[in-house]
Amino acid sequence: MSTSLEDVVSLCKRRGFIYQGSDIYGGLAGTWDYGPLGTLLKRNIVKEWLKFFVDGWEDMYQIDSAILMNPKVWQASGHTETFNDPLIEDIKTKKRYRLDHLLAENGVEDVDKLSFEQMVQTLKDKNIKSPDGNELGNPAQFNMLFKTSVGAVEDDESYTYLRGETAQGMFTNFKNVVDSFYPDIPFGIAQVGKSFRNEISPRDFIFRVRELEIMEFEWFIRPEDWEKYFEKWQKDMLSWFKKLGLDEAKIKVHEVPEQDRAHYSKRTVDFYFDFPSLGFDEIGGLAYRTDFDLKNHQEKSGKNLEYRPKDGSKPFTPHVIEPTFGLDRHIMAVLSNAYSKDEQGGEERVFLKLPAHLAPVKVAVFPLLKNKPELVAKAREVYKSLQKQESGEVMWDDNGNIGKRYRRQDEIGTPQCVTIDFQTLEDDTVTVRNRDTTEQTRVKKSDLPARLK
RNA sequence: GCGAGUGUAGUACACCGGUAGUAUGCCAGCUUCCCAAGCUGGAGAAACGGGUUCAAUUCCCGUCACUCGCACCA
Repeated sequence: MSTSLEDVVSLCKRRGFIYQGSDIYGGLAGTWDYGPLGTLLKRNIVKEWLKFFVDGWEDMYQIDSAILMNPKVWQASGHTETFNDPLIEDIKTKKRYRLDHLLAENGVEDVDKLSFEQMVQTLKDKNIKSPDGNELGNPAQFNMLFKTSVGAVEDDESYTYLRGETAQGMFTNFKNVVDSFYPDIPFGIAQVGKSFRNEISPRDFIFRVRELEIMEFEWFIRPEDWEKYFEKWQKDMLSWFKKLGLDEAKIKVHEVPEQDRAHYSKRTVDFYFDFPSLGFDEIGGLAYRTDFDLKNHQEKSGKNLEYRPKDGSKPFTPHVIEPTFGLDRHIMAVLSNAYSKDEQGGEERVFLKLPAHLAPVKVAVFPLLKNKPELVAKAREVYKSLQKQESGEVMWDDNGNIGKRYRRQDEIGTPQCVTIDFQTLEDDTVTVRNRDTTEQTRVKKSDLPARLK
């Protein structure tokens, strides 16, 4: 039996990785809450990502920009325009169509240059029917951006949007970062944070959600270098997925054809992961955004966003390569990839084969018996000293019997468990048990930290 | 957003127009107990709201959530 998404979802809930958002009130579609273990897993993935793409790079700057931004940002970026899908409904079949697509199919030229009102007028003038020949209802604008009100009084002037992507924070801070650090080109601005999209239908656990977390960076380059860096980052992105421990056979690279690309992109490559139940779908992407964003912000803000080379050559607007990583989808991929079953003593065992560097709990410590104070005291001692070295990713468990504790740790992917028994009291050795093989070895207590690596 | 389906302990499932049962997990205790052992005890559920009815978890309607198809996914 292969793993289904339901298996993963139910383990996530049962073991405290991920819960339905607003659970006790019946939920809110497209929102999920990370429990203690999910939060640790997320933290570890972000930590690794920063280590891989940001830290130790002289020319990479991490920022943390505001979720609320001046609405002009979203006009400049094109999101208030193109994030808007004009939808129209066939009155009879209730099927929905994109108004702009419908017009184009009916021979209207330059549809993308028409405003919403103009599209509606054209539709009426040409008396266009649905593809099934039925009358159409009233077209409506569907905007993916969440509108929100700023300040005490709600009026037309007071609204803005929750950011639909983190990227704009990097573009609006381009000048600030350049002025503070004078980086040599090429250089990058990175960010990890939440974005909000009013998806029509959130689906598939944390795959398509209304509140999502993205790790990404904008890599600013000379226009003539774009192909070179596109190749470089594509290669690095593949190494990253390997670093996460994802099976190579479950990763696919997909060249996005022109008609499917975002309005700002000249070339896009998507990375697909083979999710349980869903099959191959997007986990990250790499886009060449040209100078679309900086140019537009320059025009709309009236500020000079050109880069001045240090050799005194002609200033220019940098182009951008953008590697982007869906954090929630990473978590779903890592958990699905790790979900394993085998047989132990004639019984089925479920365990998470997480890479040690991602596991939310690195090591668990048990006293063999909890009603023997001398065992418990010794075990507490080991627990405390390990906790110091593993910065909190150590778990204590003295409940039930030893077999149950091993199974519990298996299910949350703890790579190793340490058990303190009567022999420990005599010779200071402990048992270290391996998650994947269930094998045990006796180890000197003093050698522990090293042995756990 | 449309169409169809589902909604019962943490999880996975039963049953029922007369207030819910199983498995497993969980908690406490006993047990020199190393792979979900055993024994004893315990906590824990009808998504929310309305209607029909003497009585609704059960039938009907609405809302919400989830699943599957369609559309959407900048």
